[in-house]
Amino acid sequence: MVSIKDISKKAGVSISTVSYALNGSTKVTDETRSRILAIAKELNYVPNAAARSLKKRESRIIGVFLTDFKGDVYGDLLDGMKEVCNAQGYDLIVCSGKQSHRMLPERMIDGAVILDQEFESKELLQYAGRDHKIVVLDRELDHPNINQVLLDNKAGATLAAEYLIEQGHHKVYIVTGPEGSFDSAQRMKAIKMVADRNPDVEWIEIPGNFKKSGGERAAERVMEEYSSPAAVFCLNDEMAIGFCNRLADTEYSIGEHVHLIGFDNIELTRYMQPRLATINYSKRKWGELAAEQLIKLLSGDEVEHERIYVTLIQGESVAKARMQVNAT
Amino acid sequence: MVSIKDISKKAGVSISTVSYALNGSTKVTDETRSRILAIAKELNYVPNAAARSLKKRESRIIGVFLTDFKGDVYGDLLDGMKEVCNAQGYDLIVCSGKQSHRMLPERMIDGAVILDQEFESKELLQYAGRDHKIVVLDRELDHPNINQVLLDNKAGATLAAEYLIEQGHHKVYIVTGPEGSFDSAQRMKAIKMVADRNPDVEWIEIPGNFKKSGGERAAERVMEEYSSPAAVFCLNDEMAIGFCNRLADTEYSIGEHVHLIGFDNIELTRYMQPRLATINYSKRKWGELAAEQLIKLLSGDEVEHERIYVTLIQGESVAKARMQVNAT
DNA sequence: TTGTAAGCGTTATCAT
DNA sequence: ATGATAACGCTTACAA
Repeated sequence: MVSIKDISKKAGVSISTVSYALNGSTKVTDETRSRILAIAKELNYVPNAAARSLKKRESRIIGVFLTDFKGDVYGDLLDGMKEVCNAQGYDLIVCSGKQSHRMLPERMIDGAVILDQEFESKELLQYAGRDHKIVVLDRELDHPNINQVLLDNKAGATLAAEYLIEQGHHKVYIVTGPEGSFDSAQRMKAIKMVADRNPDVEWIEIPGNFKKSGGERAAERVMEEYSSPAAVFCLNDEMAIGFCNRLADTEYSIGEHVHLIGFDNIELTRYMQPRLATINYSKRKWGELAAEQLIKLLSGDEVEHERIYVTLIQGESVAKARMQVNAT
Repeated sequence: MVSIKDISKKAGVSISTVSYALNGSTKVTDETRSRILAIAKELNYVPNAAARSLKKRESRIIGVFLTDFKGDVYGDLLDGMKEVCNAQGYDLIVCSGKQSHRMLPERMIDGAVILDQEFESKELLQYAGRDHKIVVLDRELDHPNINQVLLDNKAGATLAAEYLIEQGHHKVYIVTGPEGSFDSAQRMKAIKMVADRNPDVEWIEIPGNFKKSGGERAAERVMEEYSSPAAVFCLNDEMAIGFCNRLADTEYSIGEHVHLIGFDNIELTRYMQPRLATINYSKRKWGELAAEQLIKLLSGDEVEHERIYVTLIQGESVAKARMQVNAT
């Protein structure tokens, strides 16, 4: 490994001069600077990140923590984050799993963005308490070192629920997320408000898990109880896909016997037959905003919590309620 | 930030004793160890990664470089890598974009796995020359510090091409990857061999890009030239999806006018109507193997290049060729 | 068993 | 404009 020491020797100057030259300080002659730069290049000098981090007490790296590396939601979100980070001279790294949590307290990264239910709030508050900067995308957490950039879950769930009602449906199944999910809880809260305003509609809650398997199980239950067309609001698209999937080889069809709406507008939904109705939001903007907020925190700026707005996407998976259609 | 110095003060011992105690050395009394451990816990001590890396000249972090964070192929692959890394005491981070390349030469990571055509071979060879360890998944590169874990592209392309022929097709379009893609070139080579053995079949190459847009454009061309049923081999699934998509609102249908096969068996294909025929391989195993090989390299072990085997997945997107069917 | 001290590669203060 | 030097937090020979 070639260090500034090697350069200083070859150039016949002190290491501090080398450091100044390399960092573009004005304290050094143009002539010596260019000589040093030439030697650095010749020796293939690359600064050592550990040494620099140790001294400067920052790494210029931001970490984002995900539950796993699957999941269709993340692509645009991460690209958005990366773009903002890079523009501000930060690098972005993606981590997953409990093992990698240490990156934050060990100061391998300057700050963290959290989109991982399994990363416990208690732990996050602990880190925040030790002055680590954090942006959470999946919970409410109150601490000066923590900023929230949350989806407008309530607006989304309200849009979806009211859409089903407008289409004339009177029996609505709700397939929830896993226990402890903030997003699920928020969406449920909004649905309950809609339900209160629409007592003539029958609302049935089915516990889910935000994965395909949850949608599949929900489909089985809905088919078992089937008597007439019903609406189903899967609280995320992935479960809606599982739902469709389970229904595919039965005599029941989406948009006819079962009217289905999801949440997230993940890419896959565009390729479903029929097109899944769902709730949309800009994943890229979500990522961009998260990165911006974190960088502001790191710079010591004041930050307010942010909200990501949502819209309804109509699809043929939800049709107007008509006369009863029996499964054939 | 609390350091071993703070602990040593509070415990009334030297910093080296603290270090030994913290690292479980036998050179220290059980009594002092437990006393030190207690104090460390009390003070919320967390070792500083930069300092440790600087001293030990390793970070115990492995980086994987992807073209972007989208892409359905990566989920299982990354999970496989993570599992192996964690089991061996390494952490995995995911990076994307030219900016983050520096992580390798700056020694923020101990080694790299490359799945990014845009990461130039020249640059990789340079790093390898400076003793950095690398595993490539997307090219052939000969250097003692570089190991290859490649798909068996030739077997896959041969399986697909021969499958189309077996089904009685006599006109086969090939939609390629972008220029410079190793995978695409390998697959084409194998197809040319099959073509040579089957001169009665008409083979037509359409330049693609491994993205949906490439498949869409290919679909337009195929429809323009349409006279009778034809087979299409998209050299990856994503283009096949684009192809289907473009055909969806026309009178042409997959499995009837156009017989389509892809490559990769990404999750989305399972939800297509009709089910896409494709080439399958274990993405998880690919990731596991890549991580294993890199860790071996880092340990100074000898490593041979590895190959990931593939299988054919049949789907209704390819049917037997029958009498001519005209688009209606 | 514990302490002293050197050193990892930087940055940055203070002299010169 | 340049150099000597301390410091960042840790590991590890070597000394006691």
